[in-house]
Order: sequence, then C-alpha cells, then structure tokens
Amino acid sequence: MNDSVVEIGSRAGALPPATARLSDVAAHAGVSTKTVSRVVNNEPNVRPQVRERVMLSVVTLGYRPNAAARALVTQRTHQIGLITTASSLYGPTAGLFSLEQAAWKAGYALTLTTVREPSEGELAEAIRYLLARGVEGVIISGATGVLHLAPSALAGMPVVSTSPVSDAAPNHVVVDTDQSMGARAAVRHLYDLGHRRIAHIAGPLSWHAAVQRRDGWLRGMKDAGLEPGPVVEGDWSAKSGHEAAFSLDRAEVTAVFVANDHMAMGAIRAFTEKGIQVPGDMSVVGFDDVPEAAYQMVPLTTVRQDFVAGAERSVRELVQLIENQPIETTSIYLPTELIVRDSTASVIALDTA
Amino acid sequence: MNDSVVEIGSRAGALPPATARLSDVAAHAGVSTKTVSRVVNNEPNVRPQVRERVMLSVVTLGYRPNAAARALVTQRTHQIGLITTASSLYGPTAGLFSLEQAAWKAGYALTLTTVREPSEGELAEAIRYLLARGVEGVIISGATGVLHLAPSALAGMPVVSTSPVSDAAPNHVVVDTDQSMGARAAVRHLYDLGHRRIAHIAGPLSWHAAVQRRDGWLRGMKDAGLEPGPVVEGDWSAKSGHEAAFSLDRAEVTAVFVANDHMAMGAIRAFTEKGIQVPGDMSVVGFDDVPEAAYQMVPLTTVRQDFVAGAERSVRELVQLIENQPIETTSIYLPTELIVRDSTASVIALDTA
DNA sequence: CAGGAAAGGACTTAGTGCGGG
DNA sequence: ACCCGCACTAAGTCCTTTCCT
Repeated sequence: MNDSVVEIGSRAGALPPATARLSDVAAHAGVSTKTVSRVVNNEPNVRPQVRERVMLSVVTLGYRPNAAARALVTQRTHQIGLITTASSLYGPTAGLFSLEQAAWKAGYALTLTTVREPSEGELAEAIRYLLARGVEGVIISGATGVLHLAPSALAGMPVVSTSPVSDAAPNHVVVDTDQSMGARAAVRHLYDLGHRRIAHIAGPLSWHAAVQRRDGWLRGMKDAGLEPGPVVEGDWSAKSGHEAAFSLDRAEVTAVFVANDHMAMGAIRAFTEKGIQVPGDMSVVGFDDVPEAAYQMVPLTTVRQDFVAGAERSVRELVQLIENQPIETTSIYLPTELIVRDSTASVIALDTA
Repeated sequence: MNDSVVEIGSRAGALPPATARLSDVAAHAGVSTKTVSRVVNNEPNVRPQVRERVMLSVVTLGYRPNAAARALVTQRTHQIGLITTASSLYGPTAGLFSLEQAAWKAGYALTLTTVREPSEGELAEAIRYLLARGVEGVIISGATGVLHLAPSALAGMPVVSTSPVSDAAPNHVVVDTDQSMGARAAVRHLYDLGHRRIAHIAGPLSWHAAVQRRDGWLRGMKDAGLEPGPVVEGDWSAKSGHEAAFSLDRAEVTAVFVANDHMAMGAIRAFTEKGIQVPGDMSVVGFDDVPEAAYQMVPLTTVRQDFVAGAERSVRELVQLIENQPIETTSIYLPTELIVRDSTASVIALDTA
C-alpha cells in the first residue's frame, strides 16, 4: 500500500513536504480522518485535548487542506470571476483592487479575465473559461455597452455588472455609479456659472458609461431649457480629448463637459494651444476625479465617483446571489459628487457671435 | 443508486443543468467513462464515429469537466497567483492585464491578491492564501523592497517577482525593467543638454523600483563627474511631486529627474506656480511614459518601460519554473527607452548663484 | 492466431456527510 | 458527547479485455 507516503511525511526533516494529507495527520495524531476534518473546520464535538493534539500534528506535518478535494466534495469553490476590459484606463482599474479586497473579506478569491472588446463572442468565451474554472459567480466591469448575453452561456450563473443585459436574466444585478446624475450635476454647475452654450466630449459610445454620461448631459441641458451644444466622441484617452477640443468652435461654446478626466486634460491642453484660456475663456468639467486631477496646471473641476463603494456593493450583491439570499433590487446606482476646482469659472461676457 | 441524477440529466428540457457528469455522458452515449475522457481530452484510440457520438452527448447534456475533480486527480490546477499592491498607480496596473493575457495564452488562470504594504507578514499571508487556493506559482509585483520571504512559507513554490529576495530561494526568478539604466539615460540626456545641477524627486524608498531609479540617477551623476543635486522623496502621487518641487531651490538646480510621470506632472505645476518656466527655466524628465504624458500642457520627456514585455517574460519564466524546465538566468532586466518631448531643453544661461 | 487499435473496469485522489457505537 | 468507518464527490491512470483484421 502507500503507507510509504505516510512514512515520508512523518519522517521529513526541517522542511515538511507540502504533500501531507488529511490521512497523514490522522495517522500522526492517532485519530480518524473525520476527526481531523472536524478540527480543521472548527466543528464541535472534539475534546480540547484531542483538538490540540491534532493541531500539533497539523503544524508539524505542515498540513494544508487541498482546495480541489474540498471543492469536489462540498461543491463550493469560493471563487468569483472578474471579466474586465484589457486597458489601463483609470475607471476599470480603480475598482479592481477594491473588488479583490471586498471579495477577500467575503471569503472569495478573484479570478481575473480580460477581454479586448466586450462583444458577445468574447464575453461568452470569457464566461466559458471562468465556468470551466469553477467560479460561482461573475462580475463584469469596464467597457461594456448593454450586454447581450445568451442565457444559455451563463447557465444560471450569478452575474453582477455595471451595464444592464439585454434580456432580463434571473440571476443578474446591475451595480453602477449614477453616471447620468453626475453628468446633470456638471451641467447644472456650468449653468449656475452663467454658461448657456455647453458642448460635450463623449467617451466611446460603445461603452454604456459613455452613453449614460452623454444622455445625462442631454437631459441636463433640456432641464435647463438649453439647446445642446455640439458633441464630439473621443476614446477616453488624453489624445482623443486633445483632438476633440480642436474640432470645437470657440465662438459656439463657453464650456465643455468632458466624459472623463484624461480627455479633459487633453482638451485643456488643446484650448491653451489655440490661445483659449481655461477657465477664463472656457470652462471644462471632467469625470472620475483621478488622483492627479487636482494637480494639473489647471486643477480640474470634475465629477467624482466612488469606486470603492461600487466594488464593495458589487461583491455584496454577488455573494447574496450565490448564496441564494433574497435581494432587494436588481439595479443599484451609486451617487456621485461634484468637485469644484479651477477649470470652471463664471462667464464674463456672453458673446454669441 | 443515484441513477436518478442521470435521469434528470438526460430528461432535461431546453436548458440542460450544469450538473452533467462524465458518467452521465458515458451513459447517454453508451460508452464507458474512460472513452468519454479520451474524447474530451483529445486522446487517440477512439473511432471517429464513437468520438462524434460522444461529442454529441457532451453538447446535448451541456457537459463541462469539473475543474476540482480534474485538479484533484492530476495534481495540477493550472492557476497562478498574483500578489500586487492595492493601489491604482500606473505601474502596477499597467502590467496587470498583460499578465493576465500572457497567463491565459500559457493555459493558466490568474488569481488576484492584494496587499497594502508588502511587509513580510502581509506577503506571507497572501502566499498562504494562494497556496490554500492551490496555485502552482506566484508572481509578486508592485510595491516591494527587497523581499524577505521565509523559505518555509513558500514551501518551494515557484516565484517570479520584480524585486530580489533576501535569501536566494531556489525557485525564484527576478524580472524587472532596468530601472537603473533608464535613470542613467535620463541623466545623460539632461547632461547633453548642458545641465550640471540635476535634482531628483524619488519615489517612496520602501519600493525597490524607487531605490533603483535613485541609484541610477546617482550613478549617472557620478559617471558624468557631477555633484548630485538634492533629493526629495515623494510617494508617486502628483500631489507629492507638487510638494517636492516646492522644496527645491531654483538657484541650485536647472533640471529635475523625477521618478515617475505623475510626480513629474505635479512638479511642473509647482514650478509654474512659482513662476519657473518648464522647460525654459527648468527641465523635467519623468519615468513610465503614461498614456497622457504626451498630452500634458508641457508634453513630458520621460523614460518608457515596456510593461507588456515584462508581463510576458514573467509568465514565461514562471511557467518554466512550474513545469520544471531549465531556466537560463535568475534575474532578467528589460531595457527602457528615453522619449524626448517638450519638458526638457538646453540650458541657456548657467547661473550658479 | 498473432498483433494492434478500441473500449472497458477497478482503483486512486483528498476531503466531507451520515450513520453507528 | 465524542469519535470511527464507510460511502460518496468527479475525474484520470493503469491495466486488461475485446474486437477486427
């Protein structure tokens, strides 16, 4: 038989091999495997002395429970999958670590998956991959339009995402910041400063977040009784913000609401190159409140979103889904906060051509 | 018996339950489990007809191999753990996605773990956590000084990190960009522009990367026969760069080598506030080449590092370690590239007080 | 009837749940 | 109350058997 393995385990020198099994511990402590299991899992009905003896054996043998064996029998992996866009954009990454820590606290490990573009095909592939890995739920964040997920691909797997899915899936919750309200707050701020012609530099409209912010801007303009100014679409990068700003006609607008901070930075640079002062001649509002926003040449007025709160909420909802606890809502929208700095100022002269 | 399970599996309607087992497929196709295993794993010695019939059963039952069972018997999880610093700093995150994609290509899944500060304790905890999760190797990136890892904690686990470990561990490879050479290139560039008094704004010196860049600057100065200018320590943030720049005496220096781009941005802003023109009165070189570096008010001269290459190399080395293939070196340093933009200019007047 | 491809069956992996003592 | 032993989880491995020239 393979008692030899036991022998090797118990005869090991200073560095115990990582191969100690439950049965090795049981043999070493002179109890049954079941008893060791009880001790390891902190279950009751073990005498303190026995418990201690087992613990000692665990330590001396360097025993570590085998996750695979445990998962096999309990049907639980305590793993959740994260599908995110492969880019170092601030938004997707900012929430990442909070997500991991929230998952950790909840007793789950995070398995990371990236997609280039969240097409249905790529998403399905990512989900298959995670499913094969045995994750118990999935969080989809980052670049996503409305998700078109074939329900069959999910196979009833709990999902939390920042974007809604096309078909109302049963095990799905949306957790996102209230992009629309944030955008409206930005417009309101500009309106209060006297701006009437407000342009928008949008993010890529394949992103749900970009659409939401544009629609929020549109809605804000309408609410204020204003004619929406021109819209230019960028790709979130400073570069695209720079280009977008160049295409904006100074005569037409006195302020721009930009869909994220990095594009706003590029835009401010473009305006400066054209001889347009920010905020003297042009007010700019960004979105995100990236850490360096306050330390730009022109400290940026922006809409802050709380990525930490979003991450924690996402994990909480997902875990509830996984553990079949009742959930209250299927869509949760977190508030934003307008941070006023120096890139916005009141209009001195309202010169409309 | 549990034939009932089989029955449920085969009688399922449009949406097959995710519970189909290998034996269910075998029963459905009228073959042995071993044959199904052969088909699923693309092994030879199965007649094409049989193979096809099995495949059909796999599809109709929605069979998916159980990762836990497979891992248990093969003793392979195909999972690697990533330990990184919980911050949305550009450096650590930039490599993250490349890491995931490289791992994916190599057939491994990435499990994410974060630490606040990479102290020995936190690292040991993270490693234990990953070990318990069954990872086959670990990549440590981000904020790390020289790693003090108790060899016993690792238990012989393959490790790739950006920082060296104190005790030469057997299964350890260092993969990092050549920070020192990058810093020296920056100094050289400033020297060639006529600068002689070059200050340094360092990153937090608890980071190995920060130390390396400072030492590179020191070495570069020495090589050029220059007296090192003042050093101020920041924390990588734009804010700290801003503060650091304020403490620099204009009379003393004509150029600053800053340990990362975000601090450089803060520094440029601070100089401007003090009425010091960049690059007219002061040259600034950053490090990283973040995407927005080119679109700042003053496009930033910086040292670019290739995070993608680093990530790919890290995974490659780790997989070699895991699969017991011979490795050539235990330390790999990747080259950097100096990107010259507008934040550096030649010295017009050398006014030393 | 030797010989090789194709398929089957018992056993193993590391734990946990359930009944019994 | 405390502890033991057996059955069971879902795959894969090794070895054997069957089948077909």
